[in-house]
Amino acid sequence: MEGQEPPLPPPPLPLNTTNNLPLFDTRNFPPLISSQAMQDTPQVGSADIDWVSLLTASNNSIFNNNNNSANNNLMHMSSNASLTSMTNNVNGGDIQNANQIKGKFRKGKKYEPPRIAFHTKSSEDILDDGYKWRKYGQKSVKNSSHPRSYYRCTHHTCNVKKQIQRHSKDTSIVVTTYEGIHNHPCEKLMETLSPLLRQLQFLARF
DNA sequence: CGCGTTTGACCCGCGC
DNA sequence: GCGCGGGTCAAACGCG
Repeated sequence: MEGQEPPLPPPPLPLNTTNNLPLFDTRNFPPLISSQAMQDTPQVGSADIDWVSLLTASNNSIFNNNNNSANNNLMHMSSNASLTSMTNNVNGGDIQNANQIKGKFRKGKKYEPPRIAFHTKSSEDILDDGYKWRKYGQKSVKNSSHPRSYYRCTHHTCNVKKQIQRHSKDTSIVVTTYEGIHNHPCEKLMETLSPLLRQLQFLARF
């Protein structure tokens, strides 16, 4: 399959046709606030996010910890060409439009699947993003006292991976790098959405 | 017993 | 070619 771009997955969520946004209550999202440690990298505000790309690019960490103030989670998204180097030194990178989240071919190289990274201020290393992951490796990283963990999506047809490690400069920040696109819906998300969808279907009859 | 984690070994790309 | 660092594999192990 080398040299051939994988087919795009079906959209995972019903969309509001007027603004192309997924149908859910954004008030439950964790706050998108900058922190001192993040000041050296650009911040993505909620208004800047292309939710469609975001969701299909497996970034459902946005749904995690529903306002879990105890965790004091702050989220910061990076999706960019410099992600490769970013995952090496975990120093952040340039923010680009989320529409640019897609894999690419490099001359003479293998296809590089889309990658996207989150900075999340949390005491927890493992953040619940709604998908089920299996750890397949852990490595110590140069210039970092914290190891990097490697996870794969447990869905049998899904090839999405993620890496988790602490920020080298601010260890209160967890850097989660997603690689690839889920080809199945997020079970936890669908579980959350289905009552709402049923209610909408019911209301739509009137 | 099935599933997930741990961890050392192995592989591969890159720079020198 | 060699060494280094990152990524993956897979056997052993633990847990429910």
